Amino acid sequence: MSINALKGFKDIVPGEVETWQFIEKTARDIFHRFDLAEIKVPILEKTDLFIRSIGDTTDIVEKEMYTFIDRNGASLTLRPEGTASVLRAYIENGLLAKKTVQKLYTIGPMFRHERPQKGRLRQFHQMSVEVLGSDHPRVDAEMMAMATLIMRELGLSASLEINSLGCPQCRPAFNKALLDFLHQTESICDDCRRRRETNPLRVLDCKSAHCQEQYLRSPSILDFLCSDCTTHFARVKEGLELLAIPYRVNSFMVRGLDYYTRTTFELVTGDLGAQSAVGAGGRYDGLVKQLGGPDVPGIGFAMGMERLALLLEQQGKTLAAPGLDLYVVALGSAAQSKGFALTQALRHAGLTATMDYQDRSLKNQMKQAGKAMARFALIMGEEELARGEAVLRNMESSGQVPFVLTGEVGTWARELAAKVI
RNA sequence: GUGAGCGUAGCUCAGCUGGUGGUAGCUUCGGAUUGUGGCUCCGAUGGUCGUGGGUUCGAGUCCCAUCGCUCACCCCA
Repeated sequence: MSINALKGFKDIVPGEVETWQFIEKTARDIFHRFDLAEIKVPILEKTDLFIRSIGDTTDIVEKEMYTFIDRNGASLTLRPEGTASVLRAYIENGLLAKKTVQKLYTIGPMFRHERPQKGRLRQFHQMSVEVLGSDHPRVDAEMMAMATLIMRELGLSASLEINSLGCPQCRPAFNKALLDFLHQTESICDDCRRRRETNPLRVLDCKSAHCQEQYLRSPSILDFLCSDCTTHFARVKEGLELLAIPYRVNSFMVRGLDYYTRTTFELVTGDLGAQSAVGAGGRYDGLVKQLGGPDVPGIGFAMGMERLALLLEQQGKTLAAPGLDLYVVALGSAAQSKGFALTQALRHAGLTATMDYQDRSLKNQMKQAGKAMARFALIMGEEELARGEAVLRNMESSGQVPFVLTGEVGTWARELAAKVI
């Protein structure tokens, strides 16, 4: 029996990886246009970091973390999300002292022990952005502008939904009003009854049409915001309007992590099966302090790479692997030896080049060259080699010209590079 | 954690109410008169029918178990 990958862990094979590279390249380019700096952080952290940041009653912490005890007896966890690690690194490296507003991005794998389904894996990948040190509403709008631009440059569409969850000053009053309402509303589904006790906010996110009808009369968080939060939310919306970014306020939108305050947002689409979010984020103003750092506000968002790749694939926007510049076709052992040296020299000269080592016939080497999508083939046969020549064939036009071999292979390679590029 | 569907070649799949695994398509490899790719034609490689039991004269097909995959619930990127 061969060994297979773990459930929910996927290989990204040639043919797929090109799409991933396209996504990553597009995103990195946009991140740099927004003056973000990349930060690379470990994927393994002390378990406490995630418990303290994500919240000990969230689903992620309660049942989805890859947690184990290492050889020293310490409890470690494969990160289920990126923010906690980046904030830990921000605090630990004293990045506040280097720049009062730090704009960071990171790209990498996350791990959650859930049952896999379409658009959801146990190891999945996110590109995430964290901006620490500013609570300006324009930063919030800028986050959404960035996420929207990434979608646009990938050629994808999704709608932006926004909400405000208030702050520790105004949220308790809403929670109470919501609980009161939910206890007065009787005809709600069993799931909602259960959620009402564990996470009342989440009840509003119920997918049952009947429940949604009831909740139309539920208290809205937006009516309970304190004046600072109200002003902040208004200015976020104003920012989006200044940037001409379409959005929809969804006061039922909640997030799965405890640390969010004020602005939250999601980029949603109907093309991902049961999953709807391609990207999501929000503000987390007390979190850095809560993790033992300075009292600086923060906001961030993440986009799911698998989900983006899935959307691109569904729209037929997959990318072909880049072809070769030149395929060296050599016949006979003398030519093969020269060809071997020439192929390496071509790479020194900056070309993408390869050759066949299986001693195939000319016809089959040409087939290989065609399959490799080579733009040119250099045919070195025994006859030509004896005359100090080879044949340079343009694989697209099928035109071919003699190529005179003078001097060393390094010289040939530079001359070929000049002709081919 | 719960539920449903599906496991036949590297991939996509035929295989009827049980009666010998398909000249199947794609891929891979080779060939179509001496040394020229793509198109076409020909040929070859490739399978313990997921695994283990059971029923039967006989199981890819029916039954049970098990493993795996997929989708959905929960939740989320």
